[in-house]
Amino acid sequence: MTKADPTPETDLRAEGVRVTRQRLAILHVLREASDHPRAEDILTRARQQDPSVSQATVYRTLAMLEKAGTVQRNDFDGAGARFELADRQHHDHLIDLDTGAVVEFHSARIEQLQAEIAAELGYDIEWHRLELYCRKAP
Amino acid sequence: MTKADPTPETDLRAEGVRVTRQRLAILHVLREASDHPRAEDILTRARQQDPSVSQATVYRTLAMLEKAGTVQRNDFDGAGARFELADRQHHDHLIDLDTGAVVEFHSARIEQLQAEIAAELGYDIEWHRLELYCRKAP
DNA sequence: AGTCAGATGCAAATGCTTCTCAATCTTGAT
DNA sequence: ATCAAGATTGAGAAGCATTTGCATCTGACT
Repeated sequence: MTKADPTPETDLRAEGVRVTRQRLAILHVLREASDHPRAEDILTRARQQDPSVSQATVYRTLAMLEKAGTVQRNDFDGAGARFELADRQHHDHLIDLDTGAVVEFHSARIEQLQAEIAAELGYDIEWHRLELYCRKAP
Repeated sequence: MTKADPTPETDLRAEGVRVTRQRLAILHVLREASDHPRAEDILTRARQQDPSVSQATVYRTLAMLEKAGTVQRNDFDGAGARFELADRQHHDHLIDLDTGAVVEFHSARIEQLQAEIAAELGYDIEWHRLELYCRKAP
């Protein structure tokens, strides 16, 4: 029989790679995460589900998923990348400088302006990154 | 007598730090640079003016200048930071994915939209980063 | 000139990420 | 179910860019 599962391992099969315990654990962590965990956090959480997961595998899997477009890598603060699933609609980030919290937002108007600017310079945007580093307004 | 010099060592004096040969060389490199050099490039170029400059000093000086707001650090590709003087007007970057070239641009409208978005979320923008990763339009 | 905290060079040390390789699984076929 | 073959993994070594410890210089003020 076939699981009516929405995505967990379906993602992997779609990639044409093997469905391993470790990869499922990592994918699970990413699905559960509401924050933007670092590789280290992902390792810790994945090990709760499968203690055998190693650091190397976390990095290998994240790299694989990133290349596949399933995961997005962010370099907010320069002290280690932070990851998130890229399944939802594209969005940008607002980073709270005091708490490190990350708020997602999206602005069609900004995206449009970006495209116009690139076009004027003779370019097509492949992807972009917009990050607002903020503090709570008084 | 006092030099009528515009900025080279004036910058340093303003910081209240010592004016050293090495710092002047690094500052000179940054002034001359039209690209966005990496620490390694800065070291190489600075050594043309003063062979005694060391890697450690380049990093230390860049960190100091960054903290002072004189230099801006960019992490475009994740493979090493790229630096530029922060004296001119604020601008964002368009990175050519094929050549690595960096084009600077500025959009008051985008900045305004950013501020509005942050405000709606209850934040004040401390600084932001907007990078467009592009390829030449056909 | 003399003094001394700040600055530098060198090399060792970090911290994150990637790679090496033998051992172990997943998968498609039997 | 069982197998073979190749993909995948764990552990640790290796890489890189960047930082740091420390003994030695040197800029700046007296």
